[in-house]
Amino acid sequence: MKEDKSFKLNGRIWIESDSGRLLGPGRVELLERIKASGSIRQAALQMEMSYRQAWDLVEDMNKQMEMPVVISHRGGKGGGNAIVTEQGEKAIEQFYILQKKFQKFLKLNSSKIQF
Amino acid sequence: MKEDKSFKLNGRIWIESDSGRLLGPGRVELLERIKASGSIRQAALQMEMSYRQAWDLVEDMNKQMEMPVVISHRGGKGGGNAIVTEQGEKAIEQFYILQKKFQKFLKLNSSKIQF
DNA sequence: TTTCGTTATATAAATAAATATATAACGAAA
DNA sequence: TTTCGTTATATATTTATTTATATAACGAAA
Repeated sequence: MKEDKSFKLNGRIWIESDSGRLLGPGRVELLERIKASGSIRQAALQMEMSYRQAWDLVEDMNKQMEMPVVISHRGGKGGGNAIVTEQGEKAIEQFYILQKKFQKFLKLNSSKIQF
Repeated sequence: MKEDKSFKLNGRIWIESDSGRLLGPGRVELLERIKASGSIRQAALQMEMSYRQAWDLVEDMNKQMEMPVVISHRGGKGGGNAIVTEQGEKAIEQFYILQKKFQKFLKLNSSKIQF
């Protein structure tokens, strides 16, 4: 018996403002890694992206929020550091709630995609 | 009184198989324009994409389906033509149903995104 | 005051993606 | 059998995106 080719629904969500994209899965992961490592550079390394890109993303997020999601310092012990603000943590949490709902949506609607 | 910056949820869905992406908003629009014009080239022009890209997308879709979504002919009256198969029409329809549900999901969850 | 590793920033290089260009194949109709 | 505009395909060019490289600024701690 021939096995039917199977299709599934997939997708991606993000939070945006008038100034563009604010938070998607990638940015959330970046924030979490910054939080865990205390460093933009280390977070970038872990995600195998350039420091430049990570820094740009952080700056873009900070510019869109009234309060920054990450505050960074240079110099001092360790050369510098970056911390995720309470604002940032709230953003991460909010996105996860939405992401979880979206996963449910995908799962629910993936069944019985047939042509 | 200071107006709060407002955020909304946005996103994108697509249907995929093991061989990759099958159908998203762009591909669906392409199929519709092929259906309306009877021509891959005209559809590409309307969407301001290169014929090459449109053709590649059509081929990719056809390869993933057991039955093609578009059948094309070259030569003859008009130089050739392309038609969307019943299979293709079903695919369009299915995607629209999902897309509509997704729009509802986005709207429902966009309210009260606040940090 | 020297060292350290990071932040911040600019610029160059490399890679990827899209577009442009060219050309053969095609077959109905004149 | 000539013409026509499209499909099909390869290759070159352009554009966009990403990464690499370099360097200044920084400030706590030794």
